[in-house]
Amino acid sequence: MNRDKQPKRTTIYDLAELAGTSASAVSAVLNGNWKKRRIGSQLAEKITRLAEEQGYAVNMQASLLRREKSKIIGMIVPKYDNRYFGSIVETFENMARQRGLFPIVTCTRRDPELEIEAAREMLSYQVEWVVSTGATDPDRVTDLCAASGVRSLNLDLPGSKAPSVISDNFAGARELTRRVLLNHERKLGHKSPLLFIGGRGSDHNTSERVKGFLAAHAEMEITVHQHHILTCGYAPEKADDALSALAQAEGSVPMGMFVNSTISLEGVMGWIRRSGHYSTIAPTLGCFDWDPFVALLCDDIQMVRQDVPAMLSSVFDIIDNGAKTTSLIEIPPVFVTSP
Amino acid sequence: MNRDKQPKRTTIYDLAELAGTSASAVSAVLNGNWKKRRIGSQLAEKITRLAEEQGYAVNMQASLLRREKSKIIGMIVPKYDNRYFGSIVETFENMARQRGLFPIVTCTRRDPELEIEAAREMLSYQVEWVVSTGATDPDRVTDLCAASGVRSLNLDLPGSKAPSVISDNFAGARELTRRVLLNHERKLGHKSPLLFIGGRGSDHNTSERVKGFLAAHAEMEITVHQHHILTCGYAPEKADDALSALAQAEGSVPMGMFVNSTISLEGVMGWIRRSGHYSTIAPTLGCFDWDPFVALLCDDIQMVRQDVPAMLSSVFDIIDNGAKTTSLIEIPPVFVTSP
DNA sequence: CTTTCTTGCTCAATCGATGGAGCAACAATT
DNA sequence: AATTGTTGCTCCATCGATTGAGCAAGAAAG
Repeated sequence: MNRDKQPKRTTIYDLAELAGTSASAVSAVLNGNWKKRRIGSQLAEKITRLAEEQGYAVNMQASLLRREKSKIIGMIVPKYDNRYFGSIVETFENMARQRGLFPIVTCTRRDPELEIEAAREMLSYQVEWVVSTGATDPDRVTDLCAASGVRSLNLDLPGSKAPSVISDNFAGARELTRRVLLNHERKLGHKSPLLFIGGRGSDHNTSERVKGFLAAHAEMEITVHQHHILTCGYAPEKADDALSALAQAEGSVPMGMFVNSTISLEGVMGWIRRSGHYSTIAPTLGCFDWDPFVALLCDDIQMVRQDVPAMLSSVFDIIDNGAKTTSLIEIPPVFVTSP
Repeated sequence: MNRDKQPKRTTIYDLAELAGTSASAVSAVLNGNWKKRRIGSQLAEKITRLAEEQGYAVNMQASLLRREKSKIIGMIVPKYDNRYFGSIVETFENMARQRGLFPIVTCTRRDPELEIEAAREMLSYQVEWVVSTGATDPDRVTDLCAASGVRSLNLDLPGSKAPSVISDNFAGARELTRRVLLNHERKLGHKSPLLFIGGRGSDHNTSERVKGFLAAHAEMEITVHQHHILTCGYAPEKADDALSALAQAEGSVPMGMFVNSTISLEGVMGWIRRSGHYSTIAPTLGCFDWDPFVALLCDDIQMVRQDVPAMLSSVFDIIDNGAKTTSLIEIPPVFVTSP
């Protein structure tokens, strides 16, 4: 039925000609306000039918140029290589669509330059909001957006210039540490400190988690060695290298660890397996993040799952209803295994 | 320096006024063809400086409306909940950016209606290409795109109306099955067939993998029971339920399995753990897909990793150089563990 | 001193959709 | 018969960037 060779896409002008009417009538019908524009229902039906037949799709570029609001919402995200960010993106897309917004997501691989580049590109597309997820330098993104009058907010890692929604890292880490310490004591028959590994010492989440880690130790009157806080970065190899170096330096191997993310856990598990030091007794582990296979396959591990649905509800609540730029919303994470 | 309250974004007209020149001069300078347009270098510098100062960002909607090419490339993807699709998206974004294309990715949760909806939305944004990844009904997407003169291609699951890039499912599955069967024989002391679980019987990949699975059995002269091919769908619960039902019906439990994806593997592992039937001897497993934690934590498993970089190189080769609409490119997957 | 080039810019149409303003035609009211 | 209202449209400016065409001023050539 349709023209097979369509060198150009169908426009409202094409439809207007086919229907023997004007472009504005077509426009009015196709975006649903034909009653307000007093278009007759017969003409409306005819236009709708023709649009269907011709496979018409509105040219958003033209439409958005004319409109005042773009209804585009952008998100930058560090990686797609773990369940946490994966579920953030999936939930974000769903909730945006539910609100009639068009989500644009881009992955910036923890590279501050790429973050800025991506934000700039989103501004060009006239986004109405930018959500910076786990951004290395969220305030720079906020500044850039503010200069164009675009609102932004931070997710996962907080900034100081836009509202931020994050996990309650301190409380989560303290509780996680407490549980792992109890496990550990049960296993060893005596109290013993854990090793903290993964994350960047400079980022807010890691430093809060370290505080929670230390607080839990203090509450149980266990002393932690300063050099057992290894905030070596997020990449698996970094955790692996840090553990090798530590084992080398100390001549012994940690028996209990607080691992700061699943991505660091990959490195930790790789090292555990290769090191050969754990054949008689498995280490007691805790991980600030969740992965289904780890939950299924690993016995001596406690995990917390960051509450992605609650976090994104909070994000969209701010988008729908506003919030003070300085507000910091902390969402309690969920404990996956029983205490 | 900048105006703090910027009710509207800066346009080339604002810059033209500030520079005491015309909008076309500004446009020429800012998109780099000012030499062709014979704009003096002093004026060019002045405009560049002003644009910087004002935090100018081009309005893509306006720019794209005027241009002939949008440089936008769309991808639809089923889920972000596994490493395979995660790495597809990440690689896709990188390679698109390298070519100066703007990637738009959207997740359609294996829902055919959402796939079409998303494709339609992408067409509105004037995408030049649509890549359908793991689409339930790729030909419908292709038809929709073709009606607007937009090229498309299929990734992961093939279609008949656009070029398709997929894994070599038959060869991969045959080799995987062969390895698992050898493992299994070594362990049991005698030959024994495997169970096939996961995926949709109606999809091309699953049916090719079943063929490879059967071929490997045939080569080793092992008989497979027809009702041991459980193509129950991809969701973890489905695999779990199918195994429960089978165990119930047969009064016994499979000791070797070919699992069709990591997402099905989640269900399989959950069932294995809960069933209590594997306390004395662990099942021998193979998985057509890869996950780092499974590789690290599970001993008796063989995995194949689909070659995402090669697949996407192929995709962009088609985008850069074209291909016949009927072409089907099969990329050999990579074996992660040694045979 | 005229003609021809070159340089450095500006003008105005254009892309497709939108919506305020306005214009016929007819109906209803005074 | 004249006024007012209603219905069903169309006209046209507009959004911001791009680009072919063209115009002045000065330099070079004849």
